[in-house]
Amino acid sequence: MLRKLLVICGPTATGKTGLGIDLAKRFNGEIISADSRQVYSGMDIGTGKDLGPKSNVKYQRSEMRIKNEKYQLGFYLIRNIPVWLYDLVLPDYRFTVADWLICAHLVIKDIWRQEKLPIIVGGTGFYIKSLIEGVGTLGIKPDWRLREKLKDQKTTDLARKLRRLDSTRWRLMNLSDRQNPRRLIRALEVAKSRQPAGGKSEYKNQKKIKKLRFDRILILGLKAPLPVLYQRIDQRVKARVSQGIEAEIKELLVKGYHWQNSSLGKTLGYQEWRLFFERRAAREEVIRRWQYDEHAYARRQLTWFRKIRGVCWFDPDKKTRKRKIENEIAAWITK
RNA sequence: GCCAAGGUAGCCAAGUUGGUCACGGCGCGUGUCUGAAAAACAUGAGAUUCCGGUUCGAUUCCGGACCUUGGCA
Repeated sequence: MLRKLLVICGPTATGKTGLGIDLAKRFNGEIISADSRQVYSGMDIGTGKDLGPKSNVKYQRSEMRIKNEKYQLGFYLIRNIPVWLYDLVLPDYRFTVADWLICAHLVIKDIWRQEKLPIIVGGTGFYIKSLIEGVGTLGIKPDWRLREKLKDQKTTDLARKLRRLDSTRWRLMNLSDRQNPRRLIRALEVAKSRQPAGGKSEYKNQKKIKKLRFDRILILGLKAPLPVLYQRIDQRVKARVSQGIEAEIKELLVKGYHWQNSSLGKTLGYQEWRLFFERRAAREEVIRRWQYDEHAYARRQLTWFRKIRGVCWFDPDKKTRKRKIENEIAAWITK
């Protein structure tokens, strides 16, 4: 059997998950979320897990295990379709692409084993890229102590350090990245982990993540004109407010997660509420801010997806969409 | 109707004692991406209400029109 992979990408609020589930039903598939925030348990409404009333869906632990048990691998059954890679870790876990990739590989292989079709659904371009193209230095773990140490250094100093330590890497970086502290720190981290006496590109702490081979990949994209997208986003934000985002955040805060020690502080739909909970902004301002942040996020996502070659794009509103997509996939599957 | 304040980009808003047509923020557009990516960066396009006057020169000064806000009637 061919190792096939269906990918559904696109900016937020285009109905990727819904489409994914429709297609999973039609083509005997299972969903794998490629989303850097849906991996956190307890962060449901704000990250857009389509769980419906919480009591209806139960997280089903998987038998699959990864050596050190860092993740709670499992799935939700949504409309009777397994949706994987939600709720892998707690909100204060520092999750990275590599974590996601390890889990994704495991799940994809398991889905293949059942002769089913893995369907990646997600808006995190970097994660999708890591799966399809691979990421070179993925074996080198983050050094959080180093990151903490360099956290407040001036960008120019970081740049100088990198130029001294790894001038090749520096030369390969573009003007934007050379001014980006995060990227500079990561580059330093990689450079420092190079085996002191070692030969060509020998790194310590390196644990290779083997790339998965695919026989066929079909990438579908959902996108609408920006003004339309903004309307959808604004509506969805309001819907999440009425679904009880406020209560969800309150609950997380009670559990001890807060803006600095967890991903609440850097997740859309949560970070904006900080001012509200600190009584420094009104609810309406927070919601407006959230909507704008979400617009900008959608734009950034689009820049990412526009670069991917061979995406079959569809409009989320078109009635004819479903049949066209199904035909596209049917042709691809039997090819 | 009278008095006062004011009219600078889609919104908020600084400023020029008259001189290369103007600070910022939000929004909007575009891009970067090799273990933080819903992160972190880079970058662009937008403006002086209208008419007349003074002046070599007006966004800034004067007059008028129109509009907005507050107060009084």
